[in-house]
Amino acid sequence: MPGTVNIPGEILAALEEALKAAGLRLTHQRLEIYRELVAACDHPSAETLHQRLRKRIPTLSLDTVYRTLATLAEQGLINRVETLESQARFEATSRRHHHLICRKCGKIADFQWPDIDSAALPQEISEWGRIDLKNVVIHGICRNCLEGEEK
Amino acid sequence: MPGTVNIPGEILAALEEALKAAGLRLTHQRLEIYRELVAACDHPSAETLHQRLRKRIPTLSLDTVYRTLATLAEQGLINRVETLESQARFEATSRRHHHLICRKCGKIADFQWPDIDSAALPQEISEWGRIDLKNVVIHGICRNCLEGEEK
DNA sequence: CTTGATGCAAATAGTTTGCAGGCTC
DNA sequence: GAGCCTGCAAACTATTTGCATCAAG
Repeated sequence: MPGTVNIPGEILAALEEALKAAGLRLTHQRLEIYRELVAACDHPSAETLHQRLRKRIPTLSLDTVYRTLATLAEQGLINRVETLESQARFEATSRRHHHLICRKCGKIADFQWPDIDSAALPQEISEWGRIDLKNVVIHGICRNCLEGEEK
Repeated sequence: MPGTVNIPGEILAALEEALKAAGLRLTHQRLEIYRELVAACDHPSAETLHQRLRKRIPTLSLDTVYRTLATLAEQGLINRVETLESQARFEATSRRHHHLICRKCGKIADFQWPDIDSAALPQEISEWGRIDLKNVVIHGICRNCLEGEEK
């Protein structure tokens, strides 16, 4: 099917179900934005996503991308990724993972770290409140940028 | 000394030294902004910091706060904190710690987790590039906000 | 059909920048 | 005194919002 990103059917089903449960409509735009984000592995910004989608859907507006990302995030279907940049970046929700961020080129990579996922938190934290999510963010310089430095 | 935040002398010495080493001037504004941030324990935004400082220094402009924060961050004296908010937040650089973020009120708390600081990273990461910093961010709801929910 | 979703354009929020005068070294 | 720093105002970037129209259910 040219002009459309191919992703597993059960993921689309999850979108449909989540939207329906929330009383929201499954529109062409929402479907394609979600598809694109599921297929992307580089944690794109709204702007980047918009540029990619425009090739397929020339009439898609940037503000719809923003609105849709907000909606999908509310439903827990996607996540906003914390970075030090001014642009927000997004990823489709998937299995537990953490982030490697290159402080030179800004690329974000995922990695698994089961030891941490199962590690017990320090005692003091239980007093703070309810914990929902534990995320590790590693900053450094990726191999590609290191080569460019050539000090 | 009323009208000024009191912080340890050696910390101010570090500021002076770092600025001098970088060929930068120690101005009244830089000194007070740094002082305020060292004394703050709530990871304030530029805006918040500006409001606090204005009580003591009515002529201080917001853009100087922004410029100074950028300068101090370049020198490694302070850090930008990663959040999901649109406003950037800052903290004075201190001993290794991690963050607890309340997704309801946005408050950020620090905590220590030595086990993680010394834990070995998964193998795969060494291939990615050079690691500089390993940060844990925990999202949840703080005790205070939990009480407010009263479900 | 009915109402929520979209596209357009204009408004905001947060942050950055150019310039002229002021203050540190 | 020389040049970096500051304050002011204006520019910018990322994101949000109002409104008329469109399309999903």
